[in-house]
Amino acid sequence: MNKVSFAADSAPTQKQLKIYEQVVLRIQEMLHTGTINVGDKLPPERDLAATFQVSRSSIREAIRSLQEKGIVESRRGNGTFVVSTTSIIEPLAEAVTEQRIYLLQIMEFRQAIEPAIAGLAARNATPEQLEAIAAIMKEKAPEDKPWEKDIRFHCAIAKASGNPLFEQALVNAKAALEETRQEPLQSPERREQSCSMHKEIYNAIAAGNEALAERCMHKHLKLVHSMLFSTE
Amino acid sequence: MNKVSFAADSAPTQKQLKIYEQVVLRIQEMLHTGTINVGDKLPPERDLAATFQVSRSSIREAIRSLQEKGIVESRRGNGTFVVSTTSIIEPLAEAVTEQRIYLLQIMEFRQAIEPAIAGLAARNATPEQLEAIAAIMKEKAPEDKPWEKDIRFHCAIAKASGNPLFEQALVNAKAALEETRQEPLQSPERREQSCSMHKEIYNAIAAGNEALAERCMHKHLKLVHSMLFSTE
DNA sequence: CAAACAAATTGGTCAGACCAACAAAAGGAA
DNA sequence: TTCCTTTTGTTGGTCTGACCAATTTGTTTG
Repeated sequence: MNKVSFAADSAPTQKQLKIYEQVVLRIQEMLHTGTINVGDKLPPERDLAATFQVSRSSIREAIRSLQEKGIVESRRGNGTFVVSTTSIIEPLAEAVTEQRIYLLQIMEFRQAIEPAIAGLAARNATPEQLEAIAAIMKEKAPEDKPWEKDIRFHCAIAKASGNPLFEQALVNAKAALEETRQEPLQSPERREQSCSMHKEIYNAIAAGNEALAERCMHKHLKLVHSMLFSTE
Repeated sequence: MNKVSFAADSAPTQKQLKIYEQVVLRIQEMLHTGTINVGDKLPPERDLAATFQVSRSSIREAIRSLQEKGIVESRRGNGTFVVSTTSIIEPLAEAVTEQRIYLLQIMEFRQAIEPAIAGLAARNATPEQLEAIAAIMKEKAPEDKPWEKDIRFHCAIAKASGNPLFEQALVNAKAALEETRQEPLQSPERREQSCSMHKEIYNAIAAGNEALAERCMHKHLKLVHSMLFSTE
């Protein structure tokens, strides 16, 4: 009974999927083909276990996975319901695990969003958020990981923008950056330079000058970019 | 033995967390306090079950959850390892479930990233991706949900940008949009107008004209924005 | 008819078992 | 000794079956 496959594993190079992953795929397929729709109730776990010929534990792990993706929602004593057909996280997670994100792309992305973020922060930042940003600037950068402070600075600004989408986008970029494991090597004088630009950015945000904040951030990222990809 | 709480549920308004959620929190706390670090191996599931005084199933559901968040990674016959201390998805998921994202913020975000996306697509789109975009344009918009086609158009362009970060960002915006359940009411002539702009954008991308693609997308979003928030 | 109660449904949790992949230790051949 | 094979133990993956607890549904009772 405990045979290996019920998914067609035709491709030879494909690794064996875990049972619960196969179940996830089957359920997602049902969603995409319209067998189940948003708002519907999934069959009870015990029924699913019977129809898929797997144990209830596997069904539960599959449901947990789908729930974490924001696709379903379980209500005790009631049932499990579909709340969305599409996962919120697929592309990035895949790209990260497959190491398909490169430093250049991350900088491309940052240059696109961070000026706008700085502008929004200039408009929306609360006093507490300003203080949080200032606190990060005052910190002494740790010897071994000097860029960590830099990252936190930018994330704090994103939080101050007041727009969760921007915040999330920058967090994604941060996660991708950590994944690449490329440690940007900064010379001391350049770190100095970068630090003074941080001050400029902060001042513009604190002053509520949107246009200036955008410009400063743009300039800053241009410098970082050139530091990373300079051919000198 | 099966008592309710081992998490301090002091707040009266707080709902009872499931066991596995409590375990997730505990493990995340260990990460943040540095008890466990990136690269470390987690204790075996059986040990965790013993130390947390819960069943192994609950531990497994917790690990499944952490894995789905990209925090840990399980290797059969070897152990479970920490691959990142921060979740890739938390802020957005929270904001979405708490309905704290507004249409204005979504448009703010789209206006910041989509022109850049269009430019990248103009540079990087493969013939297949171009065809996919064209196919979407050719579709007849469904009577009940005319905006769905529009969303797919923009997402297809994001995919053609070749940068997973942009793709993810737009998917997030899409998810947020679906969550708001605000149905943009379009008059027929405006839909016409929007459609012709889609053609412009597509042509610019197909021609590989980055600057033009950016401009067209910018113009398009400005129109959409005014359609949504016009006071007339 | 409405409120109170009882039963069935369903997700949440537990316990213990066996399988399969992997790693380290043990053993043997060169 | 050195290298390869074998064995053994650890650990995640899966199954089974049981009981708990929230929720819905149907029934009884005032």
